[in-house]
Amino acid sequence: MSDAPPSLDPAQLGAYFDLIEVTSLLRHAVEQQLREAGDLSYVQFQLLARLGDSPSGSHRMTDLADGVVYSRSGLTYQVGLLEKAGLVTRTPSPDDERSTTVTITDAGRERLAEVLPGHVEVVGGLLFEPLSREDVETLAGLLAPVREHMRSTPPRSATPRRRTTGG
Amino acid sequence: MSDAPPSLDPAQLGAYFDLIEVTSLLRHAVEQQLREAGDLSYVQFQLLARLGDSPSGSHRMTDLADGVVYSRSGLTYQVGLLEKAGLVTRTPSPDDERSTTVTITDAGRERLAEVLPGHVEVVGGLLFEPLSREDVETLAGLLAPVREHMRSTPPRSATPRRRTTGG
DNA sequence: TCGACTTGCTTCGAATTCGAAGCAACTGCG
DNA sequence: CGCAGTTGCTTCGAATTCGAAGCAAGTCGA
Repeated sequence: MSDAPPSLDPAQLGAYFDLIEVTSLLRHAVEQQLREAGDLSYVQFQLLARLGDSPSGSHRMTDLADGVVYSRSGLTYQVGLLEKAGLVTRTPSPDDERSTTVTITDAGRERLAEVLPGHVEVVGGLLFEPLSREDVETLAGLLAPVREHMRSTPPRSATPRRRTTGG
Repeated sequence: MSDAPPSLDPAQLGAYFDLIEVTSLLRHAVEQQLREAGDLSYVQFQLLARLGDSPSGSHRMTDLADGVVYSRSGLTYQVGLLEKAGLVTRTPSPDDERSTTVTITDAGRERLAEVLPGHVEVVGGLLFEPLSREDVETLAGLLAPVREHMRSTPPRSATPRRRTTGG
């Protein structure tokens, strides 16, 4: 015994639950909009957006996967779909023969442009509607260090040892 | 031509991206911990937690689905797994013959107790580590109204009409 | 009471997801 | 050069997800 009660503060719990619920609801809404406006899944949209944002319009597979927090195999699948739809191309990297460079096509940019206004509208209407400009800046200021912290924390070292011999 | 650029502020974009990335990373980490500690998926854990939190230890299917932001059919599947594992029971509701009441069992509570400390540890270590107590309260204060707003906003009315008549 | 509509859950099929395993290309060290 | 280990991507199988369709029970108005 003697372990401190393992629960989080009420404020922490509230923040945690709200975070989960807010992003779940937001994700659902966004997914629906993307599906209707341009027949894209959220992942596909994220990939296109990331590629469109890049100066060269291209990224390596692994960087894409890390960027959107996605499994390698899942990425292969989704990029395959995007390629089949003509929205991206896959070319072997000149440097590393095993590396694949994914590049957004003009059609991809067009599609992105088609869905983007609606996307922005949904995010603005759902997430930012109840927040003042100042609130948004505060929120961004809170989340940025968390993101950095998570990025720099190894995925599983956080579970050092769990045993509840309990008896 | 002529349409105002539909993008969000830099601050909004940053907050939005960070929100997505933070929750994605958090979810992955939590899922891994739950899998290792008690062979539960995140949804299953959320369901057990919600049931365990309830005074009666039970909820209707629909309320559970709404609570965790999940599809009805997916819930049927997951509750089926939980039932097969002996962590919950399903009984027809006395009032509404068509309603199913899901109740957590003692084994369910035990399992919940097994994974909870590790869960709290992961969430605390990843999400709250870089945040002061004050930060957490601020965050909770920002997210709560957003959650309320999202709850009260009908899922699809936000997409009044998607058409880019464009020409 | 009857009939249309709604509500609550499940079944079904298709799509998506992940991790493990496999394969090819690189890197380091002798 | 040649071998062990790493890295990058894909293939594979199993599990999970969703929406549509189906079915039973409940509700409302005439």
